[in-house]
Amino acid sequence: MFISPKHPRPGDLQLRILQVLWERGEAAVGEVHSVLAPERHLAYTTIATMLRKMEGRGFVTHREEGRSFIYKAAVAAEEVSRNAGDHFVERLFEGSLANAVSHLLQTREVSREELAQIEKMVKEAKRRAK
Amino acid sequence: MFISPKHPRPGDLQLRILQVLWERGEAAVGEVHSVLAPERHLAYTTIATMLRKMEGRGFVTHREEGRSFIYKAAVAAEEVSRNAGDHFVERLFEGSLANAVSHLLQTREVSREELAQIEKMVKEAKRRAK
DNA sequence: TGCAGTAAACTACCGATGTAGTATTACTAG
DNA sequence: CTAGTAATACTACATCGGTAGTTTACTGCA
Repeated sequence: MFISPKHPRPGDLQLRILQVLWERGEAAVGEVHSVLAPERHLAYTTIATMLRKMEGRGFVTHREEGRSFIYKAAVAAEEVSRNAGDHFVERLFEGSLANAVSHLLQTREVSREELAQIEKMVKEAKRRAK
Repeated sequence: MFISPKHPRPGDLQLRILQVLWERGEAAVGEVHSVLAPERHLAYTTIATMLRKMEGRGFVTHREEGRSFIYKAAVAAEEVSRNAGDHFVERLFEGSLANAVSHLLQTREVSREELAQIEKMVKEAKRRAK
């Protein structure tokens, strides 16, 4: 029985691992390791351990292919980022998306293209909410 | 020597405590506790311990007033939420604010008022970025 | 003077994340 | 068939956030 947690909130490394799995669909430990090796100088065993722990938490599942374990994400990228977004907006801005966006816009450099993109999105959301 | 960390990232409870301190300027342990008691059923000692740990991390400072410790936030609300925002956008959306906002808009219910507010903010940001 | 209450210090514990060394297993080449 | 290698399993440990019990110290009242 694969119980994926109701509110998956992986840590930083766990998220990076999940991102690799989302990208490729599935991957062996060594694959994940070689993708992550350049950015973090982690041991192979660290990745293996993390994956095993993540399986315990229901973040991933594995199947065996010969001697190798092929891991696959068991939670959707959507779900994880939605939870993270909820958590972010909730805990810092009392649930007000407007405040959150406002803060993001004010504290970061935003390119004109990004602003245009966001504008378009707001329009679309408006249409959708009609 | 008050070393406030370069990138303060308090946990959930720590953030709530900071929010209380930001609100009131400063507060004794008992005050923080009574504010937080309704929402979390935490022991007084938990708050005291947290505050002591937070002082170790440079999140708060204290002065003694008679027998009481009066705590004060040592990091700005701005700074904390900026860091949280950066981290959020960075780790989930590869640094793309547009993607982050897009995701937030799509996965949450947004009221018309909020949309209008956001629109205004985008316009202002545009003007500012001119 | 002594006792009660309160504040804080100290200590301990749990679970999660992150890290890696060591042991085991099993495939593979000679 | 045996030694080496590659993969996983097991184990351990550090840190951090969160939680709270126990102890100590001080204040104020009876």
